[in-house]
Amino acid sequence: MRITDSLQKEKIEMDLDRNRVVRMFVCGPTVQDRIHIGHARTYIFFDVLARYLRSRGYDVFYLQNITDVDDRIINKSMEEKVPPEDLAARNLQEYLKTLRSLGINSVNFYARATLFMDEITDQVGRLLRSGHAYRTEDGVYFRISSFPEFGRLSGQSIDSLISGARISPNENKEDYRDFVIWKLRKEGEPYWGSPFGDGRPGWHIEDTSITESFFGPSYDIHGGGADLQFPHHEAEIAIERSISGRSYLARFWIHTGMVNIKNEKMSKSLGNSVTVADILTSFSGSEVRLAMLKSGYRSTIDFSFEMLEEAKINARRLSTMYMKLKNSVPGKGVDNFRTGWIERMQDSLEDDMDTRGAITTLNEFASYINSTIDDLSIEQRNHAIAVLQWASDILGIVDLNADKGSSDSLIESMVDLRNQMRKKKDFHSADLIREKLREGGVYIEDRGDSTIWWKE
RNA sequence: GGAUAGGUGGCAGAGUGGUUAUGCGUGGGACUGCAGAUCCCAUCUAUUAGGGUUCGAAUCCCUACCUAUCCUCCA
Repeated sequence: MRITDSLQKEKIEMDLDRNRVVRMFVCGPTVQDRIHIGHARTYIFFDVLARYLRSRGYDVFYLQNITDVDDRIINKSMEEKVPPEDLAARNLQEYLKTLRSLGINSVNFYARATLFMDEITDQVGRLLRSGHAYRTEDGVYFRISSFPEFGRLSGQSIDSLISGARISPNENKEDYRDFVIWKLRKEGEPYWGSPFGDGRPGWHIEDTSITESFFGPSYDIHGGGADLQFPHHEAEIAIERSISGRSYLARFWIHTGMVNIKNEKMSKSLGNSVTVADILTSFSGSEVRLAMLKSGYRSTIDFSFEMLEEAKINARRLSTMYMKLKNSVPGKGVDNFRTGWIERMQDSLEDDMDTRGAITTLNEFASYINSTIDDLSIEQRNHAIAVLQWASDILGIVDLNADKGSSDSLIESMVDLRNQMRKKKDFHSADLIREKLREGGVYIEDRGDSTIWWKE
């Protein structure tokens, strides 16, 4: 597959090895609060990437970190007067629940930073010994001058950062561009012991410690939101490569575009977030996924509820078709039946994970199947079902819940009763039954002599 | 100021030199006892502006304008 690599800044062949584990790391959230649709967009995309690679025979280990100690968590815990670890634990559970609702199921391990303190302090120690870091009164800092390539990923030259300075200079630092990797303990804050004093880790070194524990000094894919390129991913590169001496940290860097709302980036600090939990009260995980995957993963999405409504209608078209394929009577067969839909969708994903291209194909497929559906043979029907199954397995944008349960005999008899009424031209009673079924979430559709039904 | 992506119909969003994107919306039709679902036809006569290259430009080049993200909170 070809993928746009943020470091090389062009579309390159992603030559992964099917005989080895593909190591993929994606930056997870700081569990300070509930996640918003911007987070969801990123995690949905990487979920699809992992699912797709696995479907092509790659053994993907998908690792995601969880930042569960951080300034913002501490501040919030003081506001709410709950211990920071409780706040983090609560939000982590919320987060995992939200991901499940979004159908995100490809992550092998969620690594909480606080469980990797030994690895973190070990990395800090190694950086100190090798001269890539130094101690000050308030912590340990990474010495940016020791890593000349700093800024390459984000296209910032190390010198141009001077003019863009907007942080207040820290008296303790040798160079204002240096970033903290260990913060010494402050009163009332959580801390861990270390050879260089009690304290807690800086953000960037959490991720390098976690990835080094699982993957070693380099790995295959590093993903995250585009806003993390600078400084976070630059710092990760600087830390780990300074330690390892290797020429790279990750072989492929993939960044997802931002979700804006009213032409402005959605973020906590701007107070314009729409949380996923709120959205999920009105839209299913598949619908949210479809809305996000309809845009290229690198483009900015301008979020609106209209786009969700549109995705809902689109998703329903697909799931309704599945119900019909499952529940109606097959026909005699269509001549020159068109196949190759899955291959076309795979071709789209092979080309820089073009999910929108795959969805376009799926919509063309839907038009074709819907216009031939009454004539499809059993085999053709199964072929169509397999296409929808693929869309469900890889993209996660089709709800396939047409299988009827054992408690559905009541519905069957109501449908039968209604058809008896219809034969007697007692349409009033027939419509009443239809109305009652609808209230129970059951859709029915008269097709000639027979009637099919499905649950929402 | 620097870096990076863009500016396409009512909306979202493809197309990287020559044929309908696709979806949503809107109008009409078919089907139906009526619905619903679905299909068909149409509509929107789309390419930020101005130059240039070319037989031919949304696509290549130049100029201008505009937007978003990043430049030490961020997915």
